[in-house]
Amino acid sequence: MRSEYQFREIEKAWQGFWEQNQTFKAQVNPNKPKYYVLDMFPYPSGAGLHVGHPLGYIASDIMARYKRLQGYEVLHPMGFDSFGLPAEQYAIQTGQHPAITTEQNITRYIEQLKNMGFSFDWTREVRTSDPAYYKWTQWIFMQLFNSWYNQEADKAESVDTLKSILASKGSIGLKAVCEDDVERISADAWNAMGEEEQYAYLLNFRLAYLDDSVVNWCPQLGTVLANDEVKDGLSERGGYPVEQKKMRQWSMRITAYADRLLRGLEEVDWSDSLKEQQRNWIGKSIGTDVEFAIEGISDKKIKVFTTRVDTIYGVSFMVLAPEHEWVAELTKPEQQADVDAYITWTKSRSELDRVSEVKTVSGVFTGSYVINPLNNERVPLFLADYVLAGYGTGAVMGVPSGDQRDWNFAKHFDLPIPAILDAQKDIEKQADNTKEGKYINSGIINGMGYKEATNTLIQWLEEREIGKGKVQYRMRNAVFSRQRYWGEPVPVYFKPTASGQLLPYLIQESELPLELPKIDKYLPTETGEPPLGRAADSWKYQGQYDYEWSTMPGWAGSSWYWYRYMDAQNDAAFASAEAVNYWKAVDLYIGGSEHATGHLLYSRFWNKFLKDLGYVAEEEFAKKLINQGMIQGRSNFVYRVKNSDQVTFVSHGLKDQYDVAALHVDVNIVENDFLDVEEFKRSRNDVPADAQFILEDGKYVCGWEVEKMSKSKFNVVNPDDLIAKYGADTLRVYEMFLGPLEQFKPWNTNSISGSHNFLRKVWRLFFDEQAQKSVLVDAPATPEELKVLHTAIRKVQDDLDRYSFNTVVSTLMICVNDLGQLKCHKKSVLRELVLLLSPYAPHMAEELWLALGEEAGSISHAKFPVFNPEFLVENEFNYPISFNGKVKLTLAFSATASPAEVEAAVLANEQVQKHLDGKAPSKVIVVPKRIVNIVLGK
RNA sequence: GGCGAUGUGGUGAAAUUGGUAGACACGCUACUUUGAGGUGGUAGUGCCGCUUUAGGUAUGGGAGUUCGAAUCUCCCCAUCGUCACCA
Repeated sequence: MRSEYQFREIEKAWQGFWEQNQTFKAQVNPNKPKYYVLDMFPYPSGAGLHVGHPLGYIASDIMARYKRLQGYEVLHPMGFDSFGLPAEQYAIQTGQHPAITTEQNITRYIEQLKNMGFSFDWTREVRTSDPAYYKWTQWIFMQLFNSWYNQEADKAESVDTLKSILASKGSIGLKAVCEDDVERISADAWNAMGEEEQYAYLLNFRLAYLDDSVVNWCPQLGTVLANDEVKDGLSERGGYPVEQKKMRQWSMRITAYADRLLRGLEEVDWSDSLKEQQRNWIGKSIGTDVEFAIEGISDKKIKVFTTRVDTIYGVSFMVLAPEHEWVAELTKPEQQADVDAYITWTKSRSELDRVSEVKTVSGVFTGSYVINPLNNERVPLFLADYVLAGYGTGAVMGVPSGDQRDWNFAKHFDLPIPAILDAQKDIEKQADNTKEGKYINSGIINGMGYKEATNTLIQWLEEREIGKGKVQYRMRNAVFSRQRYWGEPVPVYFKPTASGQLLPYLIQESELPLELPKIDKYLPTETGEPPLGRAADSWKYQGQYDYEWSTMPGWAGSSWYWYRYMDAQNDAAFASAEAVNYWKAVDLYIGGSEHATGHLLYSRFWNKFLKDLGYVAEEEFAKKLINQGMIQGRSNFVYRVKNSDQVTFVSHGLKDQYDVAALHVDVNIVENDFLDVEEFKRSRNDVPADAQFILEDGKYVCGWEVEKMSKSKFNVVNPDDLIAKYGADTLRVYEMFLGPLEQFKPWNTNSISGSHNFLRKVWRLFFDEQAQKSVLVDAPATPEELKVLHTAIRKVQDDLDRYSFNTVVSTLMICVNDLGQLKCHKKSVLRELVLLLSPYAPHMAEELWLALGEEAGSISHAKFPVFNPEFLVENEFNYPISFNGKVKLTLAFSATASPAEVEAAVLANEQVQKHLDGKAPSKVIVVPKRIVNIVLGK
C-alpha cells in the first residue's frame, strides 16, 4: 500500500491493470440500458497529440465512466481516420509507403492516449486504411451504386425496383432524383433497348454515378477537392490555388436527401450554430421558376428562379451570369465589343477580388430584350457577375424597388424603379423589400396581399406552362473521386460496349476488399493520370478490364465508422444486426466544430441511406453532439533592447522606457509569466552568457498574447511533459477545470498546480504522508459531514447531466475543503467521495478504493452515490434583507415561517428600523427561502 | 452584408426557473510551518473612499420591463465563428 501520492507509479499500475483485466470491454447486454459515447476519431499526424487534442476525449471519458457507474452498458471506442494527404505527401518525398508512416503514427497516438487513462475498449479499435475496414466502405459504395432515389416513397431503393417501373411505365412520369436533362422514355422504348443500352440508361439514376462535373481542381496537389476543402479560392490543406475544371468524376447524389437532412436537424440535440451552418449549407429556398420569351428568338426562353414572384410587375431588367451558355447567341453585334471586354474582365478577377468588391456594381448590356409574360413589357437583358452560373438557372429578374442589389444595378445603368406595393417607402433612395401592403401597378394582382398574390401568380403561370412553384437548394451533389493513392479504391472496373463506350461495373461482393496495388512512386503518371495508373498493366479486373484509377475522398471512411465499432471484428457484415439493434445510435458525440458541414453532413447522408436499405436502426446517427472549443496557444515574449552594445532584455513592466523588439520565448521555460533566465541563456544560442536582464522585483516578467498553437511561436505544450510532471489525473482535472467545454480558450499551464494540490488534498483525507500511514476510521458520519457529502452528490450529478464538466471540479474542491475542515476521515463518507471523483481522476480513485478495503478494480462498475435530500434539510434560512433591491443585512428565520411571519419579524427588527429611519415601507416582498425586499417610496 | 455565438476582477471562471454578483482556482500581499520543496497552514484581495467605522459604485455602452436584472425586451459597440453577390 502506497501512503504517498506517487502518481507515476499509481497511474502506470492501474493502466496495466485495466489492460490486463479488460476492465472496459463492452458487450451486447440486453439486461442493461446502453450508452454510446463517441469521440471524433483523429487523423494520426506525425506531430502526436498536443494539450488541445485530449480536451474532448477527457470529457467523453468522464461521461463514459459516469454512465458505467449509473448502471449503463457503455460503448466507448477509439480508432483512426488513417487515409489522408499528409502520409501521401510524405511518401512522395521519401518513397516510404504511407502504410508504414501511418502505422508508426498510430502507435505513438495509442501510447499517448493510454497514458491519459482513457477507458476505451481497445478491442474495437478501427483504422479506415485497414483492408478489413475499407472492405465495408467499398461495400457501402456498392449499395449506393445499386440504388436510386424514389421520390414517391421518399427513400432510396434498389435499382431492381426501378427496372420494373421502367419496364411497365417508362420514365415519363417517374419521380426519381436525377439530372434535369435525362431523356424521358416510354416503357416501350425501354423494353426495346438492348442490355447494354438499358445499363447505360440506368446510370442516370444511381446514387453513386459518373458525371462530367465542374470540379475544384488543385494542380499543386494533383487532385480534386470538395467545396468544403476550399477556402477563399485556395486549398484548405497547403493553401494552393484551386481552379474550376470539367472532369469525369464519381459523384454522390446527396441532394436527394436535402430535405430529410434539413428535417432531421429538428430531432437532434446539437448546437444552434451548428444546425444553422448545416441549414445554410443545404440552402433551401422556396420560389418559382418563370420563363421569359426572348425578342426575336422563338425557340428559346430564359428561365429565372425567384423567391418573390409577387414582385414580377416590378421587373425592369434581366441579368444573366457571364458564363451563361446562351451569351454568344444573345449578344447583338453593336454590343459585341463591350460584352467581350466585360467577360474578359470577369475572368481575370480572382475569387478574392470578387469577394472584396461586393459593393461595386458591374455589368454590360447585351442589346437583347426579353418579354415579361405578365405585362408583355420589353425588358433589357444584361450580363453581370453578381449572378452566379452555378446557382438556380444562372439568370435573375431585376426588381429594383424590392432588392437592394437590383436597386444599385438599376441606379448605375439608369433603369426605371417601378413601385409595386403601396407600403414601399423611399424607393428613390433605397430598395424596400417589404411584403406588407397591397399591390399597385401590378395587373392581375392589384389590390391583393402577399400570400394571395403569390398563389394567384403561380397558378396563372402553371396554367399557361410558363412557370411553376419550385424548391431550390444551394447544396450540390458531392464529388467522390480523388486522384490520390492513399485512399479506398473504388470497387469498379470499366468494360467497353460493342460501340466502344466504357461502362462502369461493380466487382463481385465476394471479391471485396479490393486492395490498393503496389506502385513505384506516389505521383501522377507521366500522362497526368492518377497514381493508380502506374499499376495499370497488372491492376485489372480478371486480368482484362481496367479498374477505376481514382480513390475515394477522405470523408468516405469516416461517414459510417461508428457502426464498425459496434462489431469491429465481423467479417460477414459491417456490423451484425444484433449489435446494430442494441447500440442503435451514438448517444453523445464529441468533436471539433470544423466538421460542421463536411463530416457531419456526409455521415448523416450515409446513415439515412443505410436506414432506407434497412441496415441500421436510426434515421439520425448522433442524438447529442458537443463541439469542444479549440484550445489556442498562449505565447510568451521577452523584450530585447534595440541598439544596445550588449545584448539586453528588459522585463515586461519596464519595456516602455526602452526601444524594444518583442521575441517569442518557449513557454516551457516560463512559469507564471516569470522567465527562467538561466534556462533561457542555456537553451538559446543567440543569447550570449553575458546577456543583461533588467528585472522587476528581482524577476524577469514576460509579456503574453493568445495565438494559434504552433511550433514557430514556441507555445506548444505537450501532454506527455505535463503527465510526467503532475500525472494524468491532474491533467484531466485541470483541462476540465479550465472552463466550459464548448468555449474557445487559450492554454495556460500557470494554474495547473491548483488541480494538483486538490488531488493531494484528497489524498491527505486518506493518508498521513509524514507518518506514512492510513488515517481512515470506521466511525459513523455526523449530520454535518453528510450534508457536505450530499450537497456534492447532488451537484456533481446535476452538472454531469448537463455536461457542465468544469463546475463539477469546483464542487469536488469545495467538498474536499469542507471535509478537510471537519477533519473527516470516515470510510463511509470517503467511499462516496471517491466514487464522485473517479470519472475525473480514475487512477487515484482506484488506489483509494483499494485503501478503503474494496476489491481492486471494482470501482469502474460500482454504483454511483445516491443523493438523499433528508441530509440537506435546514431548520433556519438566512434571509438577505434588501431595501429597494439593495441588500443591507441578513436575518435568520425558521425555514417553515410563513411570509407574513417573516415580514412581521423583519419589520420588528432593530437594525431594519434603523435603515427605515422612521419612514414607512410602501411594500414588503417576501419570497420564502429566497429574499426579503422592502420597498420604500420615492 | 446575412446567420450564429460571446462580452463579468490582475487571470481562468461561477451564479441551473429574474432573488446576497465574483463561488472554485490561479496570481498577489502579510504572517506562519518545514532540514528542504512548484510543501502545509492562517488572514487579506472587484473598484473608489475611510485611521477605523460607515458608505458609494460595479457584469461592453445606452434605454426599458420589474419590488428586484449578469439573467428578460429594444438600440448601439466590440470580439469570435460561419457562409459569403444564393436571386
